[in-house]
Amino acid sequence: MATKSVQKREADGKCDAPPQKKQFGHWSQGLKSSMDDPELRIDADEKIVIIKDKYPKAKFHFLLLPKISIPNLKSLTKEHVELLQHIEKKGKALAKKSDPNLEFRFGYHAVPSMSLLHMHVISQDFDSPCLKNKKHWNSFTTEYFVDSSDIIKQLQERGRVELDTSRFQEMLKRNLRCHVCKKDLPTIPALKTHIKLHSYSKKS
DNA sequence: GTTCTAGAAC
DNA sequence: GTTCTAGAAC
Repeated sequence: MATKSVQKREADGKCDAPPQKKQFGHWSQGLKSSMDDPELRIDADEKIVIIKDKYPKAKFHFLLLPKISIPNLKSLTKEHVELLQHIEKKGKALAKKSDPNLEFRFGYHAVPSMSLLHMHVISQDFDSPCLKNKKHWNSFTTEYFVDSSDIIKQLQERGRVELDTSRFQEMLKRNLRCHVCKKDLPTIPALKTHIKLHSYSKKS
């Protein structure tokens, strides 16, 4: 017998079913169109574009991209140090403007899913309905997330970025662990309940 | 990157 | 029984 299909919508549906604009090319090229999307683009200067992450994983989550097309971290050379310093400086100013008392991190995914080099600016509350799975969590709270300052330091010291790619697969599959107190949590819902107990304010 | 959903886990 | 995860998507 055919039962009525359930209209199952998440209670926190803010992350679901965004208006599907026509995307050209593979999904991994999505940042290219996001850069020009007035809904997402919040600022730009002569060197970079700043957009909101389309699926923010925290209260504040932005992406900063160079206007010149840099594919990934491996493409970086000493010539890019000034550009990356500019990106980090702009990112920190944006964080301060967004909420001066909130903790933020500034960095890059070791193996990003999306093409075009982009620095994440993300508040450390990780309070968002778009944060849904282990990969999301571990990509921002393990060494998979590489601080901008570390990237710049490597470029200055060695002229390129070297990352131990053999460890990344394992990092994303690690057990869920609170980034503040290191407590292990069994599930994503339990983790999300737990991390609400911490303060992410710089002032205490 | 996301959506969808089978079946594991409880 | 429901909750939750993890893999396919041509």
